[in-house]
Amino acid sequence: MPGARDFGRSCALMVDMRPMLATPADPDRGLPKDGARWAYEVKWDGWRVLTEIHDGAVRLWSRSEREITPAFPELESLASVHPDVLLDGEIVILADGVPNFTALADRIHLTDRRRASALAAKAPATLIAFDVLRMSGVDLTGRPWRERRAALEELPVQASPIYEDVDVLLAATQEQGLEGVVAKRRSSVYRPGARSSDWRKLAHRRVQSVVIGGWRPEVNDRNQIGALLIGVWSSPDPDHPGSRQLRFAGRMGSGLAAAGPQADLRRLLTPLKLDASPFDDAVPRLDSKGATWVEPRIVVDVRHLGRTENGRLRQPVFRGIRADLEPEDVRYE
DNA sequence: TTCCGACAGTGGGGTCGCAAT
DNA sequence: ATTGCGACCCCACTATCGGAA
Repeated sequence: MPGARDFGRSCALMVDMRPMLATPADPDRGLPKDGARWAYEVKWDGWRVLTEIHDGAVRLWSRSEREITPAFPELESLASVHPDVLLDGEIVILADGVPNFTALADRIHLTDRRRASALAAKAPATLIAFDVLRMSGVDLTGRPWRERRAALEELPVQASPIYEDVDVLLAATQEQGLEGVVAKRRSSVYRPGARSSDWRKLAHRRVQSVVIGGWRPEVNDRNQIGALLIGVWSSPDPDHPGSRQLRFAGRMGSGLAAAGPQADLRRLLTPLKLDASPFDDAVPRLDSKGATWVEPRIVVDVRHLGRTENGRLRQPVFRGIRADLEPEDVRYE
């Protein structure tokens, strides 16, 4: 272990500060079912952060190696955890016991200490630690996960709980509205900056049928569909189910690049062209820029991570055209 | 030979700051 | 004063390339 005897400030340079990343699991095959070789934990919906605690000071680093310490003054109390330790973990803001990702958005550009403290008082952030990369000047990244996990459990920090039954954890996280599950091979070393198959993630995604109300071309190729403008019918008046309005639910571009959907969507949407937006609520100009409006007749399936407070779908991904559904059938849930 | 990992470029929701309008 | 744009955070998907298996 070269340099392990050096307990000075230069210890920080011994460890690559980029976090190890998980590979997305194939949704059809799921995660490996082997609690003896794999450990399972909750996939926390927050910001990935490396936390360096050294000589009574705390410093936080984002995934892109940007220092974000000033945005989280409430985490300064971690300074007393250990004289020298580098933790990997997730910063979350809990609302009703569940991480609220959008609550973190306020902190993103934060450099002003007083504003940060005000936000911390209103909605404090929590560090959930799940790995130890350095302790007392010793680089632990070459040690197996189980050894690093044992070191983590010696520390007075909130550690992400470990489970042995993946099916139980998948069911529990789904039921509690948590984002998903991460599986980690117990024998695996920590590879900074690498997207390794020793860590695998599976997010609970919902499938929702939506109606196409318009589309926008790709930025560098006007002949390709870059994004669909999607909507869902809602009934403003429950007493008159016949009265319905098409609510804008955001843009969707991921998953459209394949040739099949491109050709099919073009063929279906071309004869439906409209001069004005078919949505009953106002589509923000940022979204409608360059849009071609169409009659809301075509239904597609979207995989997503839930709805935002604005009624838009989070991380929407195109799944396929639903020729079997009428647009009138499209409702939330 | 095939397959995997790394990379870059497309698309998404959201917030903020700055420069052009 | 308003608007557009890029930089950040979190992503999925596609295409490409080079090296490992």
